[in-house]
Amino acid sequence: MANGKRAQGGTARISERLRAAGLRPTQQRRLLAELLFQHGHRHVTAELLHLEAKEAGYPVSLATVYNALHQFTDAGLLQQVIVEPSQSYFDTNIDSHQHFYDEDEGRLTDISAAVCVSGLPQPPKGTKVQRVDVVVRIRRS
Amino acid sequence: MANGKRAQGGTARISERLRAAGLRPTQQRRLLAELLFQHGHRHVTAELLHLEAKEAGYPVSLATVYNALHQFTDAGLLQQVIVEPSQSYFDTNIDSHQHFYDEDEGRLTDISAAVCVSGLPQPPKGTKVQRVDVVVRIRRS
DNA sequence: TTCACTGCAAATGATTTGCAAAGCA
DNA sequence: TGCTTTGCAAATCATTTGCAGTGAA
Repeated sequence: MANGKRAQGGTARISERLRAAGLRPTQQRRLLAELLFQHGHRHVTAELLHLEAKEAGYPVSLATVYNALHQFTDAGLLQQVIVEPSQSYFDTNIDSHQHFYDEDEGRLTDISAAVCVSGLPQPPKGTKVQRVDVVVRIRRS
Repeated sequence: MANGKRAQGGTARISERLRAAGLRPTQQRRLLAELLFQHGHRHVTAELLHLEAKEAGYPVSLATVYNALHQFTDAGLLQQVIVEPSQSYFDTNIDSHQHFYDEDEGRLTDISAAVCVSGLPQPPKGTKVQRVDVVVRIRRS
């Protein structure tokens, strides 16, 4: 259903974006990029994206989904969010931001407010800060 | 809590601590608790603890290590820290605190400074905050 | 004695990889 | 065309589980 019509020029734009990131715009990468980037920011697992591709009538193999997610991440198009020891989430919002994580439902949500972390000490010598992750774990009690 | 006559009567104290947490002080739980709690705060993986037990001349099975770690966590003696999608870390410091995570070496370090997170919005209705995790990812660039 | 706990090995679930076939430049 | 990428299935890796034997109370 998300096929072709939705946003004209979409496919060309997606291809361009992939190419700009140094990735050859193959069919499956285009499809996955479309699912990921055409509808606002998203948080997906490999399994979910795989399912969506299947439902979109264009099945790709799970292995390809994993490969693409990592390639997109390495290319700076995605950010990996680590909240569960057993599953990886990928976030299309690559700006610095924080998350709510619903432990009961396994759902990840962006925190849109400007969160400020103060009082952080200097990192150990010889190292530099790569990223500061803030995860607010919530429960439906 | 870790105060008092720290080193003496270690085994008896460990047994008591386990019992107080509702866990029967079996041989292997005592050993693991000793490795975990007798030498200041620690961050361990199941594999590391398993190795230490073996080196201590008292091998326990990996499955038992996993079971014990989770039982300790459920009993409130440990806290699980999630920084890698592929491996679980357990922290003997159960107070609210933050971590440095060295992505190159896979090493976890407590941040002792008083870190303050401000600007967090209310959690979605129907949920309550369980915990706020802050992980400062560092790299030896 | 009883029942929770342990150990092993097999099961699981997410992720990865090897290699032949297919697609992009 | 040549070199990348895909797809499948088998391989891995950390972790969990089933079940018979062991040990704490």
